[in-house]
Amino acid sequence: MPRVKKEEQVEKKPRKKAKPIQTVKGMKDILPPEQFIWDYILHNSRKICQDFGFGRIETPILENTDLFKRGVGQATDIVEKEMFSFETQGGDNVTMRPEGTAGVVRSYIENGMSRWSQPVRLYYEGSMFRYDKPQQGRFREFHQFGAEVFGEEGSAIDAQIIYLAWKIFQKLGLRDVSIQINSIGCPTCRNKYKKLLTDYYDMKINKLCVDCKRRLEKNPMRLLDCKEEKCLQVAAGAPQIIDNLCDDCNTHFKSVLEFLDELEIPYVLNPSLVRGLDYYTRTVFEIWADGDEGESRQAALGGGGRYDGLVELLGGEPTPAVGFSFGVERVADKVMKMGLDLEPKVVKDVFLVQLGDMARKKVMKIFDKLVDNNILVGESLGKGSIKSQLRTANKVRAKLALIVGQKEAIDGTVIIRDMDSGMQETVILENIVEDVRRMLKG
RNA sequence: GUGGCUAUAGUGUAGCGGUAACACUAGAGGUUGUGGUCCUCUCAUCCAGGGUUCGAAUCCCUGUAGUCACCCCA
Repeated sequence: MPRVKKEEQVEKKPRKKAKPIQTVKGMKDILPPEQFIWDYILHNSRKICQDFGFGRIETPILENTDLFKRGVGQATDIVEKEMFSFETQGGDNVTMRPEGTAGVVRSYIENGMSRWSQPVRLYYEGSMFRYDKPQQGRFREFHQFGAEVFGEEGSAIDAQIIYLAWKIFQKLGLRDVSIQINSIGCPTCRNKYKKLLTDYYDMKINKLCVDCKRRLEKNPMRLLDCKEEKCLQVAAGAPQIIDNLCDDCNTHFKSVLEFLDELEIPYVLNPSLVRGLDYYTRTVFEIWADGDEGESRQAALGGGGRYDGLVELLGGEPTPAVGFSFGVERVADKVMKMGLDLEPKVVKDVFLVQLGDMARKKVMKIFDKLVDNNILVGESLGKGSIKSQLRTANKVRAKLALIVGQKEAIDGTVIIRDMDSGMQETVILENIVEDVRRMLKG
């Protein structure tokens, strides 16, 4: 026998394999073992959103490019260099959404949700696309789960959305995460502050790193979280936004913090927290994974904030809004590192073993019958020997094995084998469901 | 987008110029139709392409992918 086999192999060798096609750079398959974690994350998140009165919304992946240019901000990195944009055959300029909020806002306006009873609470989940350089926890297609509240100005809603985010992370069992919070004020006080900040930095310009010199021009708020030693020193003496908020913004922010205290949500006041999208006003926050030991410290799992100007900017009535989202991949990573016991344990009630064609046909019918009766059934119809089939039965931890051979197929009987004790009995095919139920109980 | 590192069976690793090793997983089998232990066998030409060499998985180049730092973000 072995000789024949070898000859066959020699003949196979010359066959040339076709070039395999890989995923597009930065894209990734999510396979069954991970799906288990994803389901866990998404189910819990959905549940909590529903409890909080949020309704699910799905918006298209493809939107007009202008939506993001206007919404996210022309000068942001996302719009400047990270969008998957293209022209359709019909000449429309479209973009695969780089984030979720803009699309939801568009939908709010387009569907006249301002006439619904306010506030309108929506949650969503789906793929986002950014043309970034891929790294761990950073893909070109990634998934976000997010929630938005429209039409409520009060600070209670800011607190509530943070509470919601916190609740989700708690529910998922993510312990060592922290909420970083800041207020970046309204356009008025922010612009005043920016001026103050640039003036301060202008005086110290020769003490800054190259990147920061660039930031000073382009995005002064970013100066504050440069990691260069010398810049950190300069930043330490810089004016802080929270000391320069206008009265309204200040009151609002204080009130948010009071709510959080009341809800006993721990947070870290982070004056240098700035978000990468233009539309934020007042409250901004991020959820960080406090990586213990050697983890990249700046892993933001999610974030959000208030964006009171966005609806109007995109052509709707002036409508205040708050939202948050988290990256499913990053949360999944974190969940995995927690070592939570989420392994999919395959446990079958019964496993079907067949010998011969006639038996195979019988077994397919039995399979159908058992499944209809909510019994977990496994089979390996492709396999031949009883030995290998029982091995498989053992691997999937089946409680019972149902064996149908030539003889049984003719007699209309089935052998039921208890996989733990090894006890067997022969029963009549007609009553198989009852017998299986009986054996499972015993 | 800039710079560094890496790339060997499904997974994790060894081999460091002379024609691929180990563990786990998976598949087949260990004489008649019975599993979980044990045993045997099978599965990679070393990411792709080119170059150096008598000879390369091992050196060089290019590409691709991953990874790390930066940029930025989820």
